[in-house]
This record gives sequence, structure tokens and C-alpha cells, in this order.
Amino acid sequence: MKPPKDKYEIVSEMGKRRGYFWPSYEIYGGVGGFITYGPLGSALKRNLETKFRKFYLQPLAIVEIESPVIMPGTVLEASGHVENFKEPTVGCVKCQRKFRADHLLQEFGKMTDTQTEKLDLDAVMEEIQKLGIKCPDCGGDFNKAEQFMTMFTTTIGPYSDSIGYGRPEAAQGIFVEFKRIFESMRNRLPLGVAQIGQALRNEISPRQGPVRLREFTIIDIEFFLDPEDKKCLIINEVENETLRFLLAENKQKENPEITTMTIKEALTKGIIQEEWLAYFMAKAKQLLILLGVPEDKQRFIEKLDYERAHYSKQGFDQEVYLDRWGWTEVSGHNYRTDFDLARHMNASGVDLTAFKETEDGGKRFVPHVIEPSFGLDRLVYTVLEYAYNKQGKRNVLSLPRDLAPMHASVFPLVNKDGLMEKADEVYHMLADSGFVLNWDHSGSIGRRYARADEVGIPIGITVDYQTLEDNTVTLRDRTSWTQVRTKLDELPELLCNYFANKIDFNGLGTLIER
RNA sequence: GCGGUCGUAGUCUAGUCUGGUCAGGACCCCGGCUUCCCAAGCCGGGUACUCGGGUUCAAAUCCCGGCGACCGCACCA
Repeated sequence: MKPPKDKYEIVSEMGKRRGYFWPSYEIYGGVGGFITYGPLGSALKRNLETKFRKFYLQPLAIVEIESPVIMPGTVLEASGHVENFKEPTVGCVKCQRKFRADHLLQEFGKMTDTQTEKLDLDAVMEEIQKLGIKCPDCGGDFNKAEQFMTMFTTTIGPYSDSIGYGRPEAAQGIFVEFKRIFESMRNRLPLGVAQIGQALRNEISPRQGPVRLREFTIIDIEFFLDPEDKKCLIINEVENETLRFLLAENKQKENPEITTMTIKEALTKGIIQEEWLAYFMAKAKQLLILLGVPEDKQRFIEKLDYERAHYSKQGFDQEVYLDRWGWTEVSGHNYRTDFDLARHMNASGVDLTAFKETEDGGKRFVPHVIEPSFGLDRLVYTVLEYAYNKQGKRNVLSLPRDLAPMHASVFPLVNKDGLMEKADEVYHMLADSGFVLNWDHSGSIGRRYARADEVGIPIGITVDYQTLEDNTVTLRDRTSWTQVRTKLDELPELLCNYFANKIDFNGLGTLIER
């Protein structure tokens, strides 16, 4: 017996067949860790970005920049990534297995995290030999220690000593350009700066399709604050929002218990230290709800000291539950303090401080940063998985209407008596009004509805015999299959309101009983 | 990177053990006919043995290697 298909299998199958996403470079056998978005997938991703901007960026007037993917070595050395994005490994001479050298030293040498971090490769090897650590699997000796670098390395220009890296996050692009951004935004805090763009991480073994990629789209938001004035003036907007937490103290337990509390409570109890961090987490939860992930399939997990990235003072990961992989990180919310700006200021010698007036004149200070960061590809996949459902024999993608890659289908009820021509007219009328449409006259009307359902098109517009008489059409709702009748000349405006979430389906016309 | 399993059309799959009569099915897709509302029907059409090498009279089938996928280990800063 084959195990029943999980949702990942179904969604990727559908993704390939209908053009959402598939593994890249398939004709050359494929390369792990890369996917290509097809016609529908790229549209979905674009719509998701638009929604993100509208929901997460615009209300706070967060500005966006676009900076290069290739970064010179100096930048990522200053940021600490060159140091932190690699792991010392040793290989067993006998069985060839590779081990994290620092983990071996911690386990057998009782060394702490901070101790092992300070060792260079030679020192690592020395310690391993001094302690007589052998391969835990077969007892063999270890050969030379080497670093596995998880950033993509390249050279810039013709000089091979000019090392460049593919950026592992978009955040550094913001920190490096902070001076100009801050100046052009008239030196005012708080200032939110976002970047949506590609990031590269040379994962050892990616697998896991769209949730673990070597090249992916990251949304990094750096929210710069005065460390002496970190109050969030709009925290009241979200203070009653409840979040589900997996707290650090509960993580080690057998059955990690979920703690549910409001933002207000979390702040009062000191679970979340920063108001802005709390604010962004609440918004992240709300966003995921809008993307179709119910409350009980989301949680925030508190990062332990050693789990946090090198730049983070406090951090929570937002996780959603995926059928195949269980709890999966879709966003990270970190308090980066002044870590990055201070490092770049130090390394570059350029002043990256802000100025404020005080009673005794004024002072310069390095702004602090609250950072929400999202993996857009994971969000796209999450949306697809949660939108997928089966109605009878049919696959239906109940995508939120504002994310659907196509707004509506236009069908002639039958392909004769001038209905094709009329449907064509309707198609062009709506296309001129800016809608993205699916045209289908193949098979029967039922088959066309079914095809459109699987692709996730929210509305079906059918041109029938009555259309020829009174210029009305039938609209059919993808999810409920209910139908309404509407005058053609009112349709563009109605659809516009529908996709702006101003009216629901029943507001599109008068109900038809069949 | 290691170990295990695996790789047949757009998708899913039969066949591989026991080499030949094997490339079959279903869905899907396209064109036409039909069709007054949910994958109806009829006709026609479409595409595949992961790649390379070897064994053999003969390879989807056996052997070696590459690539990829899945699961476990490790990794996910």
C-alpha cells in the first residue's frame, strides 16, 4: 500500500500541471534548491507582494529600496556574516563522515559555545587531537578541519582577490545605505526601510521544494528607532490581538505547551521586550490570517540564546503548520539593536548616527533596529497549501480573491448562435478595464468551471442566451458555486469593488436559483 | 556530505524480479461535433522509458557512473 498523498505532493503536482511552480533546469536534470514560478505562480507571488506592501508597509509609511545582490567581501565581513556563515567541519579518514567540529568539542570537550567560536581551524584541530576525539561512528581519526561556507562566493571584476558574496539577506543592503536613506527621508525617526529581493544561501542539502531554496525572495524590514524612545504609539491598535507562543522555557519539554496571550499581556509580562517587536508580530499574525492560515495553525516560537542569529538580542520565529514538514518558519522577528550600524560604522569609518536635540544641546546616537523578515516563497507555498481543497472529485484552489493570479474567466455557455462572439466582446471590455482574464471555450461549461476552480480563479462570467437579449451575464462564485446575474455595463465597477474587498459575491448582482 | 529507496508522456502510473511478443492504462491537453450551467458523449490528435557508458543477437528491464527526487543522519547562521 502506498501512503496517501500529502498536500505537498498534491500541490506540487498541481503546480507543475497548471503552471504555479516547478524545479528549475529540469531539461538538464534539475538542480536542487531552485524553483521556477510559472505563469500563474509568478502572478500569485506578485499579488502577494502587493498585498504585503498594502498591509504591512504602507500603513507605517515604510519605504522600500532596491540594492544589489552581489556584495563585496568587506560588507559581509563587517556585518559578521563571513565569520558566522560558515561552520568548521572535520571528516573521518575511515568512514568519510563529516562532523561539525564545534559540536564535537562541545560534546566531548565540554567546551561552551563561546569558547569554540573563538577557535580558528588550526586551534580546532589541535583541540580535537589534544582531547583524542575519534569519529563517534567508527572510531577513526579525523583529517584536517575545513570550513563550509554557506554563502555563495564569487569574484568581482577581473581580480580574483576581489571577493564578492551573494547576499544571504537583504538587510545588509539597507544598513550599508542607511546614511543616504536616512538623509533622503529627512533624518527622522522612527524610520522603516524595507527591501524585497533575492537572497542566496548555499544550503548543504536543500530538499523540501519551495520552503528551502538556495535562491529565494526575502522581505527584510529594518525599523530604525531612537533607543531612548522606543515606544510604539500605535500599539493600542493591536494590543488585544492574541498570539500563540511556544516559550523558550517550554521548548525542551516533551509536549511543548502553547501559551496564548494578548500582545498587552506579553508586553506586561516581559515576554516580548519591545513594543515595536510586538506590533510587527501582531501584524504578521493578521497577515497570515488574511492569507488563509487559521489561528491555530500559527504560532510564535521564542528563540533560545544559542539559536539566535549573531545579531539578535531577542527573537521570535513565526511558524505555520504545513502538512508535510510540520511547523515551518515563515517569518522571523528580531531585535537587532545597533549591532549592524555599529559594525558598519566601525569598519567603514563613516558616521551612521542620528542626531537629536536635548536639554543640553544635542547628542548623536546609533539608531536601534527592530527587524521583521519574511520568506516570500514560503508564504507563496503556504497560501497554495491552505487554499487547496477538494470538492467531490475536483481540486479547488480557494485563493484569497486579491491574490488570485487571474480575476475571472469568461465563457460562452455554448459555442454557437453568436455566444462566442459576444463572450469575446465581454472579454475585451473587461480586459480594457484592467482585469486579468481566462478565456476558455473548450469542452463543456462544467469542464470550464472545473478547470478554472483548480487554477483558483474566483469568478466565472458566463455569456448565455439572455446576454444577447438584455446585456446581462451570469457570475459564478468559485467557492460556493452560487450564481448572480449582473448588467454588463455595471460589471467593471462591481468587480473592482469586489477585488478591493469592498463588497462580497452576493453584492455583485441578483441571485439566480437553478 | 553519508546511508536507504527511487527515476516510464503535462500528471499519476502498469511493466523491471524472470531481457525479446512492451512500451499499456487513467487523468490531462489540443482541434472538431454536440451541449441552455458544474470534469456528460462522439470523432480526431498529442507526448514518455532521467542522462552517459557497458554486457548481449536483443536492454525500460542486467552492470557501472553522473544528475535529480524522497526518507533518515547531519545542516538550516
